[in-house]
Amino acid sequence: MTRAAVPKFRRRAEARPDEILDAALAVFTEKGFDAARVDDIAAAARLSKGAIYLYFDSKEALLRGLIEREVAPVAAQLKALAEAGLDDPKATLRLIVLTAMRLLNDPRIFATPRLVLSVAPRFAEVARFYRQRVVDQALGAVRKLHRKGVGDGVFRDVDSDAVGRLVMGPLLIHAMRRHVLGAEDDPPPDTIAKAHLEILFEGLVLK
Amino acid sequence: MTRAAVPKFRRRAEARPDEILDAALAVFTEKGFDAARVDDIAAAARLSKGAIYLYFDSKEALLRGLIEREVAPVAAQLKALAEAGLDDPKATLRLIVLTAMRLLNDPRIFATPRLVLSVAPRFAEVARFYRQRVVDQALGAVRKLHRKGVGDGVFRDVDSDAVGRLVMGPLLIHAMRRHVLGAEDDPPPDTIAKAHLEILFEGLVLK
Amino acid sequence: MTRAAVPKFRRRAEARPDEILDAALAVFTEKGFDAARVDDIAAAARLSKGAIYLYFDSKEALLRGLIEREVAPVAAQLKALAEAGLDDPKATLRLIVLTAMRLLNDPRIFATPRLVLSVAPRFAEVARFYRQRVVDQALGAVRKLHRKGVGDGVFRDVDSDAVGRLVMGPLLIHAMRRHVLGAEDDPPPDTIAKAHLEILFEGLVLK
Amino acid sequence: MTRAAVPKFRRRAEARPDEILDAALAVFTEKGFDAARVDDIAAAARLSKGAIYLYFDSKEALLRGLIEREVAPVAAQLKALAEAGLDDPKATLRLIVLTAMRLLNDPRIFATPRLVLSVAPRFAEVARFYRQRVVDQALGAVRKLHRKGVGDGVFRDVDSDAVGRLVMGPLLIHAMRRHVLGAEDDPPPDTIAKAHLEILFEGLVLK
DNA sequence: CATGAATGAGACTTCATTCAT
DNA sequence: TATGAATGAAGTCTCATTCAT
Repeated sequence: MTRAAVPKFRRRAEARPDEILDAALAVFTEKGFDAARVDDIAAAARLSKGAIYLYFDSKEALLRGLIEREVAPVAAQLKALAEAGLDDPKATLRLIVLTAMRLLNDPRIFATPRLVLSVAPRFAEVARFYRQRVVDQALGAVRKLHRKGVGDGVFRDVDSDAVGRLVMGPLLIHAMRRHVLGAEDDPPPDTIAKAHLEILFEGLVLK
Repeated sequence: MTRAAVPKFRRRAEARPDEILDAALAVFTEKGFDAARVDDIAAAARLSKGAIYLYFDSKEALLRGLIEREVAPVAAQLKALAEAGLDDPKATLRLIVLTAMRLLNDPRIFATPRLVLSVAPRFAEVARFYRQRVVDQALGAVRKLHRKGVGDGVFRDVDSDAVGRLVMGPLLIHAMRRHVLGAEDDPPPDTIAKAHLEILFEGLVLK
Repeated sequence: MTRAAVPKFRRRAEARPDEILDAALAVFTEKGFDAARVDDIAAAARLSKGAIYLYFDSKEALLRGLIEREVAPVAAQLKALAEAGLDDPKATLRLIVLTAMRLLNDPRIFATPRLVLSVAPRFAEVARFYRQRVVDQALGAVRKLHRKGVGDGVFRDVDSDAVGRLVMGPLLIHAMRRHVLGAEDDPPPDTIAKAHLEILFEGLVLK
Repeated sequence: MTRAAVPKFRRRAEARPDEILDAALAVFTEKGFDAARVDDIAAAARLSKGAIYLYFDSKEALLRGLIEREVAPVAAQLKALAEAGLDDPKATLRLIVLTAMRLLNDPRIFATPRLVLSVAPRFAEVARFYRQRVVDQALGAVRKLHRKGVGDGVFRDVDSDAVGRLVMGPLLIHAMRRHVLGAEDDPPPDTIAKAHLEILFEGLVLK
C-alpha cells in the first residue's frame, strides 16, 4: 500500500539501475564487454553517458552488477529445484531437461552465460562466482536427483557427477552452436530435449 | 650440400609468423583479444611492436591467422576420423571420447576454442568458420559412427545428432568448468570419460 | 528577453568548430598538412586533443571543413562580382585588380590557396573543389567583364580566357614569390597593381 | 675512349643516384613529399629501401638533391637566355613565352616547381633556393629583355618587374590549373601563348 | 538527478632509419 | 654494393571517466 504512494518520477529514478543493466546486457551481448562503449549503453538506456556514472562506478561495476542481478533468480530457482520435487526422480529429471532446454534456447536468457564466458579470461572472480552460483548449482541439482533415483531403485548407481554433465552437456552444445557460433537450422528445443532424454534413459547400446 | 645450409637469418625470418602466432595465442588466451596489447604479443615473441606488422596486417589479422593455423590440423584429424575406423563402432566411439577428453583437458589445446568463444560476439565469421571446420566436423564424425553402429546392429536407432551432442556435451562441460570457469578439483580425464561412456552405453534407467 | 540570454557554456560549445578551424588554419599554414600534428591544433585551440574529435571526424575532415569554410565567402563575393558592376568595365576591372592584389598580399587570406596548393597532390577533390569555386569563378568574373567591355566598345575583342589569366597571373606570381618562396622586398601591392593595369591596358609595344 | 672502357656494372653504380632521384621525383610528384614513403621510392628505383641510404642520408637529402639536380639545367638555360638573344627583343620575348609555355605544360617538367610549392612551408631554404635560381632568374631575363627593348625603342618604358610578372603569370595560372588543380580541357599551349602575347603587346584597351 | 563538453591515458599502426648478413 | 629484417619514435584516433552547469 505504501508503495503505491511513491510518486511516479521517483519510481522511475528507482528503476534506473535496472534499466541501465538491461541496456548493458543488451550491448554487452551484442558487442562483447570490451567493444561495448559506455556511450552505447547510455544510448540504449536513453540516458546521457554521465548519468550512468551516477549509478555505477565504472564499466566493470556495470558488468559485476549485471551478472549478480541475472544470477540471483536463476540461483534461487536452482536451489529450490535441488531441494524439492524428489518424489518422482525420472519425471523431475525430464522436467529439468525440458525447462533448461527452453531457457538456454532463449537468446535473452543465454545472454548472461554467454557474456560470462566471453569475459572469463579477464574477470576470474566473475567466472568463479558464476560457476559456483549457477553451473555447480545446476549440476548439483541433477546429482542430488540422481542419488534419490538410485535410492528409489529407479536409476542405475553410476557416477552422479557424470550424470550431471551428461544431462546438461548436450543442452550446452546446442546453445553454444546456436547462440555463439551462429548455427540456425536446428530442430525445436522440445524435440531435442526429448531425444536426449530417451537416449540417456535407455542407453545407446542394444541388449 | 652448400645449398642445404640455409643461412640462419633466413630460417629465423621464415619461422617468424609461427613464433608470432604462438605468442599471440598465449597472450590472447591469458587476457582475451581486446585486453591483449600488440605490445604484449611483441614482447612474448621477443620482437618489437613494429616487427609484428611486417608479418601481419593488423591485430585482427593476427586473430584470424591464429584461428586458421590452429584449426587446420584439428579439422584434418576430424575428417580422417569421420572416414576411417568404422570397423568396430563401439570401440571407435570409446576411443574418440577418450581422445577428445584428453585434448580438451589440455589447456594449450583448449585455448583456441576458448578464444573463439570469447571473440565470437565480435567476429561472427571466425565463429562460423570454427563451427563448420571443428564443431560440426566433430559432431558429424560421431553421427556417422552412430549410423554405422546402427547398421551393424550395435547401436540403437536413435537420433544421431542427439547422439553427437550427448557424446561431446559432457566433455565440453568439463572443459569449460575447468579452463574457463576456474574449477580445479575434478577427477582425471580418463576417469571422467569412462564414466560418461558407461552411462551413455548402458542408459540411466534400471530395467 | 530571458530567452535571448544564451548561457555561456552553450555559446562556447557552438563556437568551438570555428575556433578549431581557426587553429587548424594557423597550424596547417605554418607547417603544412602532413607535418601539422593534431596535438598542435588542439594546443592552438586551447583544447585537448580528444576534444578536436568531438567536432571533427579526422584530421582530413578538419582540412575539408577548413577549405569549405574559407571558400564559401570568397566564392559568394566572386559570384556577386561576376553578376554586378558591369556599368564601367574598365573601372571595375581596375577595382578587381586592386582588391585582389590586396587580398592576395595578406598572408592570412593567402593561407588557404597556399594550403590547397600544398595538399593538392594528396587530395584531388579538395583541389578540384577549390578550382571550381574560386579559381574558375575569379577567372570567369574577369572574362564576363571583358565580354561586356568588348560589347561596350571599351576593350579589344580578344580571347577572354587569356584576359582572365593576364589579369590574375601577375598577382599570383607576386603572392607566390612573397608568401610561398619567401621574397620580401617587393613594392606595396597598390603600386604593383597599378603597374600591371597600365601595361595591360596600353600594351607593351610602342605604336 | 677511356670512358667506354668502364665496365657496365660500374656505370650502373654511378648512375644509381640519378635513378634514385628519378624515382623520387615521380613518387614525390604523385603523393607529395610527406605521403611518399621511402619504400615507394625504392620500389620505383628497383632497389631495396636500405640501398637508398647508401646514396642519400635521409629522405630530406633526397628532396634537396632532387631540387638541385632539376634546377641546375633550368638555371643555366635561363642565365643564357638573359645574356643572349637581345638582338630582336620582341621576337625573343615571343620565343621565351612559347618555350616557357611548352615547358610548363609538360607534367614532367612542371613536377619540380609543383613539388617545391608543396614543400615550401616545411623547407624554407629549398623554397628560397628555387626562387633565386629559377623564379628570379626567369623574371630577370624578361626584365633585361624589356630594358633592351625600351632602349631599342621597341617597348614602352614601363616597370620592368611588372612586365616580368605579366609575361610569366598567365603561364603559371595555366600550369597550376592544369597540373595542380586538375583542369583538363584547356586549349593547346601554343594557342594560349599566342593569345597572351597578342594582348600583352597590343594592350587591352581600344584607342 | 541529469547533461554533454572536456580530458588524458593509451591503443593501434606507420615509417624513416639502422644493421647484420 | 645490396638486402630485408628489425627497431622505435611518433602520430592518429578512441573512450572511460570527470565536472561545470
